[in-house]
Amino acid sequence: MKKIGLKEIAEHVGVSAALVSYVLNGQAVEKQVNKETAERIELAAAQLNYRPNNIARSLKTKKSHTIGLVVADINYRFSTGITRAIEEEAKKHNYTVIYGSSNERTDKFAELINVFLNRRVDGLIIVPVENCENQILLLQRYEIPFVLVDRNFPGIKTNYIALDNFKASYTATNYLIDKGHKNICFVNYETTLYHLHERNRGFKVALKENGIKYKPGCLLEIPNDNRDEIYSNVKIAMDKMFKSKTPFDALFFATDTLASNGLKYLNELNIKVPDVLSVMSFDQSDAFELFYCSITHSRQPLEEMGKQAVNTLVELMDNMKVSKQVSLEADLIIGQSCKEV
Amino acid sequence: MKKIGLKEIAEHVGVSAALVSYVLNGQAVEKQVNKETAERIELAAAQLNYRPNNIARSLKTKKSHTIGLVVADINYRFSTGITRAIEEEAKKHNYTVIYGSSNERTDKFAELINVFLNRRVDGLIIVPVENCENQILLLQRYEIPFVLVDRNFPGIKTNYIALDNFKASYTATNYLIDKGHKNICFVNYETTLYHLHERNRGFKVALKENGIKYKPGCLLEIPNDNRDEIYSNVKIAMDKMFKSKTPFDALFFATDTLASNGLKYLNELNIKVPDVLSVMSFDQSDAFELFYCSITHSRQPLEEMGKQAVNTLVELMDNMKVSKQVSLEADLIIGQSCKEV
DNA sequence: CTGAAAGCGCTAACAG
DNA sequence: CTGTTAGCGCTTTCAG
Repeated sequence: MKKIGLKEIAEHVGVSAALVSYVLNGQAVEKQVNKETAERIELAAAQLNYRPNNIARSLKTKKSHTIGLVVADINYRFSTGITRAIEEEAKKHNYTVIYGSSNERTDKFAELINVFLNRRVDGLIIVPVENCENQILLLQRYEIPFVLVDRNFPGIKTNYIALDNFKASYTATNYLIDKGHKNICFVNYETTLYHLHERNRGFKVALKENGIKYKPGCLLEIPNDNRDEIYSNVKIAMDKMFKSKTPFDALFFATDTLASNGLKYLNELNIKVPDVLSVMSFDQSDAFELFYCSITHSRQPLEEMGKQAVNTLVELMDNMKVSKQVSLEADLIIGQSCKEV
Repeated sequence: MKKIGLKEIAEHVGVSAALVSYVLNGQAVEKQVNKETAERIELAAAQLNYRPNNIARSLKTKKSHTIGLVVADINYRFSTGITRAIEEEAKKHNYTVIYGSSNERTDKFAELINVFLNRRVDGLIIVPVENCENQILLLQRYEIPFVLVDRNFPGIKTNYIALDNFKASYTATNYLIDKGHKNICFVNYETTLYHLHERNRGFKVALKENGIKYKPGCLLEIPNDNRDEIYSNVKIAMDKMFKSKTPFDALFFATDTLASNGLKYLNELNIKVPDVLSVMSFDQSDAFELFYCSITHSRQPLEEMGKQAVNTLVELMDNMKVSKQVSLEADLIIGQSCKEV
């Protein structure tokens, strides 16, 4: 099976490669190609099973029509959701996405970006990890089009599509307070990531505005150095909470992963939700599906995020002058995990 | 920021582009490049921030060092698992993977493969969907290196890495029978996919060998045309089961998605596992995590599958003569969802 | 040890 | 309306 290129089909039809290129790129009318020759070219291409060589085309046009997507961890539900949304939207714009997971590690993150740039992606959509500010600055220096998703750095001016984490957390906390909870324990990672700090802040401000004093023990910070130790770290933290003087009556988890680990432990301890403890989560984990009660949570609009990320990037790739910082609203999905007290 | 190519660094150092190419590709010794010039080249490349253009390289070498991965549905735990494994192994071989999800649809499947081929992937790793036999045959005709994963077609001789589905199902069924179950209901999709039929067969043979007669009602086939209707379809099927004369005491789900939908319904009906009904599953869903009892299931060796798929493909890409049909063994993971009767 | 030169397959002026 | 031409950035003979 010999391979068919523009040249082969040109010979076959008895025209030049240029004509074939025009026709096969839909510029037949624009370039005023004879209707009949155009048809013969189309036909020959179909018959000979012509397959355009996008690599050659990319080399020439300096556009790979590929966007690189760096997510934090393929195992997050967030990642699969956003990936799906991005892929779908990218396809509409005729972009292929190549994708990689940093596993929340700075070194892997840098490596991925490097691979993508060598492959000459036209742009990047990035869920940044901790301590990757330098990488981001580098991208700016090289004038690589990129947009951050989900997370951003307040100290660096970039395009990003994120959630209004402060507000989402604030709203969710208020919901708990409205239910009568006065002793809410917020469970977050120990992290430097801004979006997670914003969730802390939303929590604290809501308490304050309701005249509830913030007790030190009511913010649990779970170490996150090792993905395999989350469960045991959550256990340790929750044990501490149970032993504290404060009689906590609600748990608010800052991520779905934390929530699912926390709920697992509650199951183990046979502590009933919401009878003994109300539970609130950020985002939904697949694991909630089979929990005995539906979990009230703050839902991120993944599809919207993905869509806007792609659209922003596409604009950027045409014209480096776009500047877009988007904070989307979360939806509070009411389940049965918070009781009235 | 002007871009740096081989030529630029060649000029900078005062040598030819060829030399630079040799050095930067690690052929410095092989091509007997002067040690000192080599160093100057390396240095210049670093200083000027040289970034190889893989597109140009690919055009020349006719190797994209990319493999295309087609999974069935990004939302399956199987998909993320296998993707991760494949990525990891591919990186060891210096391949990038570009990836797409067919969403179990034949048209999307064909389209994905087409995109990948136009991008000149060096090979494909494919989880085929129903009725895609023609696509597969086409790949063979074009002599595109590919390996099937998870699923294969008995009528087409291809390379594949799959599970010994018959045996896994047979073993799991025997486990239930050993526990004293005589009225087991097997829940599978209504499908033409061979690997799922093998699971049916394993179930039936196990029954037969144990002298349990196969009653028609004990195989539930769930329509799978619409991913959004699975839950209601599972409900309908299970209702039928509850109404049948046979007093079923065990449910064996052929996939984790079916199992998690089934368990959800059991929750809704407040039917206790394993007290009222024992439950067995194929593979584990994230949703099992928060179910009140751990689910006994047949576990596929995803990492191994991914690894072997990549390795087989790599061999294939060097030498079209490889022929490998692998059936891996599942592990039966014992939980608390099956009681002794 | 090093350089010149010929493309890979396609696009896009430009010239007829 | 159509063909010629000059590369895109890199690899790789083949000569020196």
